[in-house]
Amino acid sequence: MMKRFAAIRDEMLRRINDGDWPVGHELPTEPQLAAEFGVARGTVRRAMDALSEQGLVERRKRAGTRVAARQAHASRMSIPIVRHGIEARGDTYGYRLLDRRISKADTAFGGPAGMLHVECLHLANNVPFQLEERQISLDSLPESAEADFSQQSPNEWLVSLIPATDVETTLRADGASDHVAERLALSPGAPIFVLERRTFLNGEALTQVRMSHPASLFSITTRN
Amino acid sequence: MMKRFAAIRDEMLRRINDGDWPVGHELPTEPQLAAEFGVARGTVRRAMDALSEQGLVERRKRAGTRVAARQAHASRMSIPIVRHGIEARGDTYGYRLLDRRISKADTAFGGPAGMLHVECLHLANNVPFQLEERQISLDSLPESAEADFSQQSPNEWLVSLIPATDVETTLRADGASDHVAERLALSPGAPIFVLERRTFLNGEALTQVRMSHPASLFSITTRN
DNA sequence: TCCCCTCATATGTTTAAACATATTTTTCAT
DNA sequence: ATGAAAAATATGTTTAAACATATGAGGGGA
Repeated sequence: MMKRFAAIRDEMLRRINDGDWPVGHELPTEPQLAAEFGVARGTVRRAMDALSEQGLVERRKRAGTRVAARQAHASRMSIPIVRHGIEARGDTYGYRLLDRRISKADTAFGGPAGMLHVECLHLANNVPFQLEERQISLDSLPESAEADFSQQSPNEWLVSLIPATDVETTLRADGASDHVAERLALSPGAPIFVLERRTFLNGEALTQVRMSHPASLFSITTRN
Repeated sequence: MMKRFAAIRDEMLRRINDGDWPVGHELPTEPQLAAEFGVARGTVRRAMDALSEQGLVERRKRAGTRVAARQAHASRMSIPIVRHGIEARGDTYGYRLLDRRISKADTAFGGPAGMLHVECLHLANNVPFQLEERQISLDSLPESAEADFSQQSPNEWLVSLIPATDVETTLRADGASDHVAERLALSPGAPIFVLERRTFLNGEALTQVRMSHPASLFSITTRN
């Protein structure tokens, strides 16, 4: 037995898709729809919240609800921890710490205590899969200076205690620099998939990372 | 004045992040939390729904709610219609239809009526920005055979009437093939960012598209 | 005509109560 | 001890009612 709010959501979805409610159309108010479907206002509201969440309608107090112009394809993207992703495919995971050093405050990212730079390599079946170049703010995470990254990657270490409030992720393609090419055993200029992430806690920078993958070994797929 | 459900959500978030509620920990029941925070069960429930939506907790009837192991970074990604993206940056949008042909059923994608293949180029400031290679199922969308794609891209034409229920999107990097390199005015092997999307209505294939961009011109950024 | 104030109203938040549903736990017969 | 039936219980859905809040609409004065 389908939940009533789901049935109402789907019926409204149908009206939008079939053009009964074209883009820009103002839908009936919540009390009107509640009367039409014979349910309480709260049930209609839950259905409308789902459509609003999906970006199909726009709601404003007093102004009502209108069918939104779909101007973007939105979907939920999931980026697994690199070790889990590799093991989930049945491959053997390998890890190597390449470099670790501390620099005094230099860039815009981070504060006066300086940054911890860590560079490490994740391998799948002994083939380089991801080069992780990470910077950690020693102002926000001073305990990272004591952490031993020779066995556990900063990625996993951070996830276990990360109190992030804001995360900014950028996906892009690039040609491998000489440095990256050497680390990933590619020729310079070879296509790589780059994932950059910056993490903040209440506006304060915690860590930023660039993860570079050989293009042939990496892709992201989302459904819905 | 912060909404109460938001304050409760943030307090629970804090308990998870600070380790008061470690991974695997079973949280108090809704009535218990309602009593603790001095609100109705529905308000606690709304806060917990938000955490559940975010994947921070897992809920099961009768079994209760526990802190989930964060095994992936999930975030919402938005891919704008290419023309809007270009115009939003203040650049001049250009469009050219390169090829259009119909093939009888050949691939796994599509049905017996065959496929419409459309190839077109999107330009930003007269520089090739995206090569769109699209296939449309003539079984599901026979009216596409009549559409004139010389002025409007299939992308935009489809968005205006798309009743999709399922969308699968793949992001990857690649080296430009000879064909793509020529279309995008790159040298063969140059890094490109590829976006592939397949769209279904109730399990029936509607359209699939490969969108290739020069790596230097394209990236996707998400916040949260 | 134009601007500001007031009022109306659609959405947003919260409460309380009842019932549904999926599982776990307990009971009890074998 | 074992397994099936019964009870217990945490989450899930729905209702109804009250109040909060943003903002569109209309009226009045300069």
